[in-house]
Amino acid sequence: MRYEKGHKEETRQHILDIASKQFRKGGIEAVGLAAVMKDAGLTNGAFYAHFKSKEDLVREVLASTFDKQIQTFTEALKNGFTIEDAIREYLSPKQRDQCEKSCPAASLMAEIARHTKATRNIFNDKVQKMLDLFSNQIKEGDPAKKRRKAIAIYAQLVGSIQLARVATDKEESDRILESGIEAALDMVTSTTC
Amino acid sequence: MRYEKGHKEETRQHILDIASKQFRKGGIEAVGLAAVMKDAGLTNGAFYAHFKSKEDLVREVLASTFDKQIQTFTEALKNGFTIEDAIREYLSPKQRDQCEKSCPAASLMAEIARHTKATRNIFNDKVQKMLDLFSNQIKEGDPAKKRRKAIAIYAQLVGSIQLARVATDKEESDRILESGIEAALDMVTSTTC
DNA sequence: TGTACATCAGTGAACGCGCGTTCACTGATGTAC
DNA sequence: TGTACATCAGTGAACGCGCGTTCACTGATGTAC
Repeated sequence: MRYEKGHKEETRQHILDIASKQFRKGGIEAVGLAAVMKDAGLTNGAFYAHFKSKEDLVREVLASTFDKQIQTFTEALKNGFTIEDAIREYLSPKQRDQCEKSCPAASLMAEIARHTKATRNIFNDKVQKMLDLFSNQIKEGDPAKKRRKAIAIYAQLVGSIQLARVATDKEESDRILESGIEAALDMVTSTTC
Repeated sequence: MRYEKGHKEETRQHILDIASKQFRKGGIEAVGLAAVMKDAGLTNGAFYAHFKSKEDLVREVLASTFDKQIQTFTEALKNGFTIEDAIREYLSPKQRDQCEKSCPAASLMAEIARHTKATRNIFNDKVQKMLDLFSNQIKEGDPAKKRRKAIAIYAQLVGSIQLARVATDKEESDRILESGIEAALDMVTSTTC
């Protein structure tokens, strides 16, 4: 073989990583395959040796990016990381300023809502897994209530970071993050209803 | 004159309305000017008699669409409509299913975060006005706290409707809406912190 | 051992297409003399 | 009153460009005999 074993799979993963970052930073529609492949150090044509189409890439990117996020979060929880920590990290200035390294839902959810059902199914499946981790960390309430809290917290995080990213005033943006943290933390601990 | 007085302004408003709906439904990037103009009953070339560029159109669309939303909301508040009503309407199945008629922030915020500062300034300016209306309706807390609540509620609404739109399962989508309503209503009335 | 062929990740030019934008033109009306 | 010109909203073909996708080809290695 011209390349060592596992080389193609490595290349595939590399393309996925590059595409994941570019999509989160620039949006799926706005990012072209030529730009992804160039950044990956390959030419146009090689793309189709790894993926069937751009939509196929999108699905694989969503699955792998969320899987990594879920895995990282799961590991962190084992090491004493709490949901409160997760909220504070999710809505940190660092996450706001580095779209390409942060949650794909925040950057891409509205766009994915316009994609095919197959793509949305993958997205939803991963979000559900994320919500499982969230609701397991919530102490107050019956299981259904915990899940509703988990959903609301997730929506709060996504909505807040989007608002913070669109803000042009640094202080206002910071205030949005803090408002989101405050509200999300309240949801974790509240015993209302 | 070939056309009666005010005709051009009418046409302009018509293009704005069409573009507003198409953008909210399909996203800004994905919607082409040719499609907008065709829907408006005009040809390509006429566009530039009304707008300097697509980005100019985007700004005008954002400003006018938010202005209408703000005006409608202001009028409703005068007639006894409450913030609780607004929350329930914002997260209604009807709003979820009719992107093209609902809040531009929900459909376009993530995309606009990638636009120029000039465009984001317009968006932020209108969001601030919306938040003013929200925070005026909140009873509990000092002014700063009211504003933080208003921001968090808005983020909750936007995040929830996006999540509900991406969901492929109808029941799960409805559950997301209800979770969002519950959380947002809690924020209005809570006295914590 | 040497030679002929198979494999296959990647190359790079080309495809049709739709994009945002430009521009010479149309044609109905208003105005000047 | 008739005629020549100005106005201007809108037409529609064309521009260069980048998109997603296709495909004949390359060239280093492995395999068969």
